[in-house]
Amino acid sequence: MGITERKQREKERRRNDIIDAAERLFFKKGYEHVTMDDIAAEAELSKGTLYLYFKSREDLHYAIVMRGLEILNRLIREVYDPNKKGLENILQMGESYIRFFREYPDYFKAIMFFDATKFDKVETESRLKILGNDSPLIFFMEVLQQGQEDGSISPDIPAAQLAIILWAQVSGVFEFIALRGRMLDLMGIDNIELIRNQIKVLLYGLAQKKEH
Amino acid sequence: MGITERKQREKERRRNDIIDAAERLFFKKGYEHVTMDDIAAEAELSKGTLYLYFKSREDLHYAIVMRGLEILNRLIREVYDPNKKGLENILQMGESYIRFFREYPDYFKAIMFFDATKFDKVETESRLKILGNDSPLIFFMEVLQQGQEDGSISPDIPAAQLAIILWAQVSGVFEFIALRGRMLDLMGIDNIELIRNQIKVLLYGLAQKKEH
DNA sequence: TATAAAAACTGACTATAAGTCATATTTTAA
DNA sequence: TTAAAATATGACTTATAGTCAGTTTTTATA
Repeated sequence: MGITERKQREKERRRNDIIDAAERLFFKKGYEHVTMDDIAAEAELSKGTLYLYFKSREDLHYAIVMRGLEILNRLIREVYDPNKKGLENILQMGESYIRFFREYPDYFKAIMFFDATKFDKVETESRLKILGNDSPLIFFMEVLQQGQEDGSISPDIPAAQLAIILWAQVSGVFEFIALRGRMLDLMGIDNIELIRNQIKVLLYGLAQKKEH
Repeated sequence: MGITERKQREKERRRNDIIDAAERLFFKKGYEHVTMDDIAAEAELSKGTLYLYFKSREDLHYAIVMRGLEILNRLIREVYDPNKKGLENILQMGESYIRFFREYPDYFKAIMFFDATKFDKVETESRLKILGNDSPLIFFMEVLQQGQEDGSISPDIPAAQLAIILWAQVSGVFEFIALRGRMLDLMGIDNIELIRNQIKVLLYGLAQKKEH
């Protein structure tokens, strides 16, 4: 008796249809300029129905963030090579991040513009996923740990903290680009060049290496 | 005939009174939970009057951000020592940043929670100040430049880009703390320890230095 | 196949808060 | 003394997120 299963699938599909509709509008018109009524019309459903599937507008936005994080997570994990040293893997992950930024700019913006202060308006279940075992942050931590063990990454700082620092620093630069890209243009600084330079700083730091 | 000047002063004072009122409420109840009517009542003025002095709610929030940036700017500049090397000055500036984070947490949050996507709702004049000559970012740039000239800072990356990278990276970590402090608590990571470790990463990078 | 219960959906309605504007009050200049 | 200018007011307009009583569709049961 597969009726329950079929209904489950249908529910899932409808949920996705709503996310698709929201995504089309958000990506086209920007998060500010899309109302729940717009989304309802685009999804060919009534507004009330949206609230059967999503707790709030933020929850719907967050569903798009989750799609983005899944893509990013996949890109990061698929370049992992257990035969390489930790540092090299981290470098590869940096490349994946850049690729995500270039190839999925809309998802990138969805993640950047999600207002974490409104996390409480997101379904509890979804909230947990971001820190779950398959999150990019956890994977970061594991690879850094390996790097410390194989001697390619400095062991002074606990891997957990290093992972957070890296993640937050990279997010900071991406956010800067997302919000102030116009300013960078005026200064004649190319986005990708800036990101590559950031990776250099991450690896080797600001300090001039002593010659001897 | 000092009437114009007096009126100017009075206007300035009223403007400040409004910012004071908004600040008291924002700092006490959080940005989400304060309405323009609340602020009008706290300032003992009508709501209409607020709009004579501020273009929008965001503009008022931004006025508080400006106060915070001025404090930060002062803290950063007052530790500058022209006799020290660039790298050392950058380190001192890092300490100032930490001090700002500890001593002015409300202003810190005001800056973090200002939504840069809403920059267009801010008075044009105010918008420019943040990139003016006396902004922390410009000062950063100058000190990094000096560090590159005195050989203490790696010359590979143009100072302007280095300044943006540093600024954005540091903001990223502070934002992480502001938004996900709860998560750090759960992981048993102390905020200040995390910031100090970030400074290490900024200076020396992730990579293990080769012994020889 | 008829029917009652459950599930899914609807859209008019409510609540809230930002921003406006015609009017009133206060200050200045002559 | 008074008219013009500057400042202040708060009821009103507008916008939109979220709700809920009622309707339609689907499923289970006799």
